[in-house]
Amino acid sequence: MNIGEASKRTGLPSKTIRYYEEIGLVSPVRGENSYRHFSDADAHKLKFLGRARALGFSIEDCRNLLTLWEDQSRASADVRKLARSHLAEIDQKIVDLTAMRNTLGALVEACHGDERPDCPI
Amino acid sequence: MNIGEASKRTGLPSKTIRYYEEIGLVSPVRGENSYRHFSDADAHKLKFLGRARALGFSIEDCRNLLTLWEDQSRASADVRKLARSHLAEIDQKIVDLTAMRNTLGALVEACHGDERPDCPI
DNA sequence: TCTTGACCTTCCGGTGACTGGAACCTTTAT
DNA sequence: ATAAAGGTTCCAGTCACCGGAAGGTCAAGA
Repeated sequence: MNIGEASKRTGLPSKTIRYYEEIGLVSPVRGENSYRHFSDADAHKLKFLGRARALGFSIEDCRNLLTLWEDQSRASADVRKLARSHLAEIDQKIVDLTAMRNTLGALVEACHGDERPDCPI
Repeated sequence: MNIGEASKRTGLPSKTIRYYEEIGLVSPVRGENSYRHFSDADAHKLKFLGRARALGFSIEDCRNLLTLWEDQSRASADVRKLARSHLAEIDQKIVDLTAMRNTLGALVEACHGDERPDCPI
């Protein structure tokens, strides 16, 4: 698919996709016309990038995670160590999000939509 | 407390804290010496900012959420609408993170740390 | 008291991750 | 054939910081 279609499928702006190519996160092949051609695997990677970035992972984190996924001939021990640290990071994020969810949820519950300005914190 | 202490307590670099003051996210008072003085409430806000930013919320999201918390004389209906949309956003993030957690967890499980290079995806 | 070192201040320039726009080429539809 | 839509590169700008310079402030020790 061309960049427009890739953009549509992944939700990422074309600009961002071009940037991700520039810094080596994806490597779409080029056609005769010099148009980028994205495989389904490319689209998958881009979608992952979109989600991971929205969750606050750094570009380098993303690069690592993608490599983790792709690298077929890897040293298991190292991979595991890296993966574990990412897992811990993810778990912490989930904890934090859950806490936020609860606090915000309580706020929504407490201020039940009427016009009284006496909602508790 | 001074900025150094605030930095230590919140985990945010002093530079970042000064920047957050510049864009109006916190408003520490100034002493005679022109030093910033942070209250516990300020520190709390900063800590929240740190966590929320790490979870991929935009500065504007953070500004909204902080206002949500602080604004005593608010129009409940509007607040609720905003809070709800944030809740939805948070829930989506949790879903995404959980999915990532599962995938990455599976990878760690599968490649159980020995040197065999035959780990499945 | 004086000094030393840690901490604070502002200011200025740079970086990473995009974003917008100009200028131009290619494909598709009418 | 022409127009619209979508692609390309390149260059400049923005946002959210970060690093460093130049200098003021404060607590501790000789």
